[in-house]
Amino acid sequence: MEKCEQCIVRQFSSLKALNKEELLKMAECKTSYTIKKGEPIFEEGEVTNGIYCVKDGVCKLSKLSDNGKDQIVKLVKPGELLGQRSMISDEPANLSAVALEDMEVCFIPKSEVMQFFTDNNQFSMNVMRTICDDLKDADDHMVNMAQKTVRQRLVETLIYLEETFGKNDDDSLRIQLSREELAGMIGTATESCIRLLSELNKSGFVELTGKKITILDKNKLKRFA
Amino acid sequence: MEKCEQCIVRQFSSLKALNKEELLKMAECKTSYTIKKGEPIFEEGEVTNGIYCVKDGVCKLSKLSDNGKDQIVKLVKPGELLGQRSMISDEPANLSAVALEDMEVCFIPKSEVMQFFTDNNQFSMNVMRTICDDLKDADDHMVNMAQKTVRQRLVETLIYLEETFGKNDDDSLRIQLSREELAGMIGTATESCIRLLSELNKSGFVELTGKKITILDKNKLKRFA
DNA sequence: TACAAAATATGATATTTGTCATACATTTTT
DNA sequence: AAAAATGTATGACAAATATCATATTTTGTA
Repeated sequence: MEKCEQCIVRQFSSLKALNKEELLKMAECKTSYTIKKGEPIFEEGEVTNGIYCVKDGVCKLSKLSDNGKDQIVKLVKPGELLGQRSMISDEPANLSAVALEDMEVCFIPKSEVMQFFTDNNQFSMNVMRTICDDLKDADDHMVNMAQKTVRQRLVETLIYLEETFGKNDDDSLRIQLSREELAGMIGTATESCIRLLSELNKSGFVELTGKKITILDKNKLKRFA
Repeated sequence: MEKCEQCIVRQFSSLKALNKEELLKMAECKTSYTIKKGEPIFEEGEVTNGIYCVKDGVCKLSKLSDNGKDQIVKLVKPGELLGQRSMISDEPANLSAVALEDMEVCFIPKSEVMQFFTDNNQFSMNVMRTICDDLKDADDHMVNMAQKTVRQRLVETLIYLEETFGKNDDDSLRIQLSREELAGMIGTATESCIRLLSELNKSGFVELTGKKITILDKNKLKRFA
């Protein structure tokens, strides 16, 4: 059984409020999983009964729309928690979580987390703040979806991806999304996404090399959108 | 000074967890306001330093987008609280709150609410659940904005308005929104909104009489969208 | 009441975006 | 290595939506 004390999730998430004793209790009841790229951690409608700590790898949170398309609501990176909202609302998951890369996660059962919740005020305050941040992001995201063009959303998404997940040595985006997934983030048809990427490529704002996307001049790109 | 005990907000919001003593404390420090239709309760970017209880009247929560249009994120009705997220995140308001009807609200200073927060576990749990509900709604709303057509969003919004705010004696929607505001809810240009309403009118799904909108057959309308 | 201002409505048109077909490239499987 | 499957790219076209212009109606107010 691995200790939780040095874990990246402990350092960056609401769990930083837990003391040594609580961390030991958590280490005892946690279950570690390896999730392969493309596999789900949980699916929309599933009863999760706990939260997941993302130790390594990025996943997408998405929801299937009536039109059959999968809208990506959020990307989650190492150090973050998954499933807090469902746990607190005591509801099945509203979103599916699917690995975009090979992942390492730990599952903490609900009973354990709720214990921390009542015993440790700082922890519950941290969770509350995290959810408030998510709510703000969701509201802003909604306004963008409603008011911005597909081109603007594509450009902003590319910049977000670079700033949030970083670049490879060759300056290409570190995170690898298929065109379909990228379209699912910006809320458009895959073909439209491909076409607009092509256009950005021809105009010299980005470079496309196979699956790799490289932003050539971030500021020019921003101004263009 | 009015008592809070019988207030509609106390009955329906997170405040239902407060005991008599806490309610008395709250009644002492609250400030009551009358807000006229069209006036703001607070504006985006403003430091609110507390929460508002909506005793009467409906207001819109909206955000100004880069393109100069105001996107309505949520409508808030009597019995609900305003400004919880900003208070918890300790940030200026992310959204503007503007009265759609004459309103009665009470302001409770942050210091007071935070006291309840630490002293009354049930209250903080209620607030947390409310924010979780808001987050789920926001995520779903975002998916709709990204994936549904303007016509679908208009139809769903009309049905939402009827189901949430009810009908007048003549069956028209009780809540009065200008065409511009309705467009701001569904995320489209005012002209597009007017045109689609016209179309629904000509097709016999709704009836337009001046500002009044009447849904003629909700089920047929749903199926149409 | 009459006037000005604002809101609603509609036409004409441009632009954006989606859909379907098909080609090409890459990856996976056999 | 060949074949199949999947992902990416592009053209042609249709549909949805935005924009601009201009009536028409409603509302607020002098």
